[in-house]
Amino acid sequence: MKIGELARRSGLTAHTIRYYERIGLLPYADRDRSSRRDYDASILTWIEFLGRLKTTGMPIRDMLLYAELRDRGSGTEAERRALLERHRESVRAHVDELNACLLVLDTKIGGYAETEQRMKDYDATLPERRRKPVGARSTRTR
Amino acid sequence: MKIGELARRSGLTAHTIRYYERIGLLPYADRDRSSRRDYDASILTWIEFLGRLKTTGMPIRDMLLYAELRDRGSGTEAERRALLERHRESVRAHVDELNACLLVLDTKIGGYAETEQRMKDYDATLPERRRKPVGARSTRTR
DNA sequence: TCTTGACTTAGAGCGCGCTCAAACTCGTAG
DNA sequence: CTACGAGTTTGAGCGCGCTCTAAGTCAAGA
Repeated sequence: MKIGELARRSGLTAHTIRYYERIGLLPYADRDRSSRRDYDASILTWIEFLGRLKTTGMPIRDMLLYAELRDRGSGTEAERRALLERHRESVRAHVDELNACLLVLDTKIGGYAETEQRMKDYDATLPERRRKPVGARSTRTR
Repeated sequence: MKIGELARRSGLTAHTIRYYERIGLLPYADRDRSSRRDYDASILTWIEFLGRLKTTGMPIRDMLLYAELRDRGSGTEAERRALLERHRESVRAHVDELNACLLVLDTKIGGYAETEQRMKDYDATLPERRRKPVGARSTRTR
């Protein structure tokens, strides 16, 4: 698979794929005889996983650390696991924080809802003027 | 309250507070006769709210939009509410995404746990060599 | 043969959100 | 009186994660 297809299939741009390779987040890809990158479909699994780390806010430098451990292969499992576990905890903490913020947001939005309700209540006390357009006996009442 | 104290109480740095004022996220603060910012405690509420927006990933440009609506005062409530509701939805979506990633992370970590378990099982089949240090009859057994 | 377009490289540039530096002014304690 | 510490301004610089440019190579189709 060429870089263009990988881009399409991974959701990254070709630019980003090259950038990731440059910094070591993706392995140095095999090239065909005209120096073009030729990918195996298995790279998609790795990119997808990197995407999850990214989504969950892991900085690239930590992904790099993980990638390096992975490259070093067996004997690094405990360290990789520890890294992921630390990350998992930070994600959990962040989710909790977000949920707390959501509550505040709900309250705030509720406040605006009340304001709007008060406005409606107030509107409801207004004289006919505001209701005029609704008018009965209009020739356009269907 | 001077900027130093506000910094301490808000968790922002004085630099950041000035920066926020410069870009319009914080109102132009009253100055004392020697041009120093003098804050009312009420600013803390606003800073805290901005913090929640920030925590939940709202870009500064959107906070600015909200801040401007707020400055314009009444008549902008519906728009402010809509802005917060849109944001709330995006936060909820993000939380869902994070939770999905957490599941993947759990699986991945579980994979490492199994590897380690297999290693332990393997270790358990090893001859005494590995158990030696536990040895009874040691002179140092208290 | 010529053109097209997908690819290559090294390196510059960008948007974001700060963060800091330089040079200055004050008010107060010793 | 002087030294200190906390403040002021404008503007430059930084770390992150891309994103794009320029100039070139190559293979396949008209």
